[in-house]
Amino acid sequence: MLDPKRLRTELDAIATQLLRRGFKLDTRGVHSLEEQRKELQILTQQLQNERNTQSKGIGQAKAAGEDIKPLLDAVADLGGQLKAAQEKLGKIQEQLMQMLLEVPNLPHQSVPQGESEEQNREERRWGEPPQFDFEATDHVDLGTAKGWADFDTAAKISGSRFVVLNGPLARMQRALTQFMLDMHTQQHGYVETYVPYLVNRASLYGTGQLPKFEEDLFKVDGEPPLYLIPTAEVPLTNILRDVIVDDQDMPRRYVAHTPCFRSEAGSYGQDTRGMIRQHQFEKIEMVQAVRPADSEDVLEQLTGHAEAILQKLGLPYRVVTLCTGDLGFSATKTYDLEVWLPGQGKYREISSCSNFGDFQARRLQARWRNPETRKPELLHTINGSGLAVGRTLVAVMENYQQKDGNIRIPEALQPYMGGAEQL
RNA sequence: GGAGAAGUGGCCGAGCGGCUGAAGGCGCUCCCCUGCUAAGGGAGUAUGGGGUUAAUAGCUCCAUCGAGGGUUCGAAUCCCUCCUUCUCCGCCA
Repeated sequence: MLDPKRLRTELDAIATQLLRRGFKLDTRGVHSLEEQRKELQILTQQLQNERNTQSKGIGQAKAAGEDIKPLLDAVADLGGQLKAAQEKLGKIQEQLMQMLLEVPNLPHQSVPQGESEEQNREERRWGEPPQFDFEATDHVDLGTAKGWADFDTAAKISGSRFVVLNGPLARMQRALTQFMLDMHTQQHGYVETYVPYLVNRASLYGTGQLPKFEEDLFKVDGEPPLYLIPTAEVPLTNILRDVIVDDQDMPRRYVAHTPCFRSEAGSYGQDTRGMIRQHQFEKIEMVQAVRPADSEDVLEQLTGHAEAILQKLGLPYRVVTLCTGDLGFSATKTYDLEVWLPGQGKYREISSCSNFGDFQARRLQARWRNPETRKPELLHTINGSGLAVGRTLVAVMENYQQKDGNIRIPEALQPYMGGAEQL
């Protein structure tokens, strides 16, 4: 959520910045709601003030043994007025809040202008796409040929966009998970965390999935309803909801491995083949809560943590900065890591690392105590995948494939596979 | 699932329908004292919001004692609903 104060005082400047990412802010609507809010809030508070002072007077008069009747008559219709004013104010504030909750974050100045992923800016490449002396196969054919990946059985059990993994491939997914967690906890300073996979609505509001993107989520009926997490970002970031962190406990670094669940509404026909886009997938997520002055540096650092995994696994990739039009709702800046997939002959997203500034923190009321001012201030949140495990599995299969259809195991992963060198 | 108890500031913990935004303690900050350490003395210390303002400075007002309703001129205090935690019983990976 954007700062309501800034929205009030710098409405046009903010609208201009939002236009960069293709969001048209209804400035006239905001302005008129704001005017009404101001008028009603002043009125309401005046009436409350009157009620408070009058009531205090009644209390004192009563204590002094005076006649209260005339005082009671004087406040007779105050209650009705106050109630009416409060109700009106409540409605306006509700409307304002609904509007505010649907306004995306402002893109950082360094984010390139653009409408779609076509305008994303490539920052750097690492590694060379492997050369094969045979025709490269994609992970679906590689996996099904050996019976390691079974999409038909998954379709029977659940439906499309699911997979059953068997034997060595299932084990390699587990190995990748262990490897990534070990890297982040032992080399990068994150605290391994186990979190709920079902979350309440408040948590989803906190990180920005609600109210706008409910159709992307799997909802579990019940009282109250719960939602399957689309990413560990939701539970991890919500650890900090309504918390004031001491300066000495900053920054906070969390890493968790969780399954992620996405309805993939609106992506019909996209990536229907294989494991690229599933309703359920495994992901390692890094979340940091940092001092506001540090967030830009930490985004670079956290992106490096995700890159380190790809480098250790010897997977070629590139880093792109998302353009304004491709930027996620809550992010002010995002780097995507795209891994080379020989089966598709292109780079595909395998990690997304974002700085949210204070956007999530404001929704969450996640704060730290600034030792200089001794006051609580909104902290900044940064997160990134490190990495999407399912897609990493795909990348390893395709980049390490051999002519006979077997798959070599990256050296870094071999200790996690009982020392084996190939599947 | 059944029975009972409880939810107050960073933490612990008092709290009679008005004098309570909230005693007391701990912690923290600043000052004094002390050769160092320990101890001692004094002052300060919730959060969000509105108005005013160049101001995130002052001043002022409002709200908040788990959440939401209600009673009342007035609610931390009374009533209702919900949530959470704890204890006991049942069930269970």
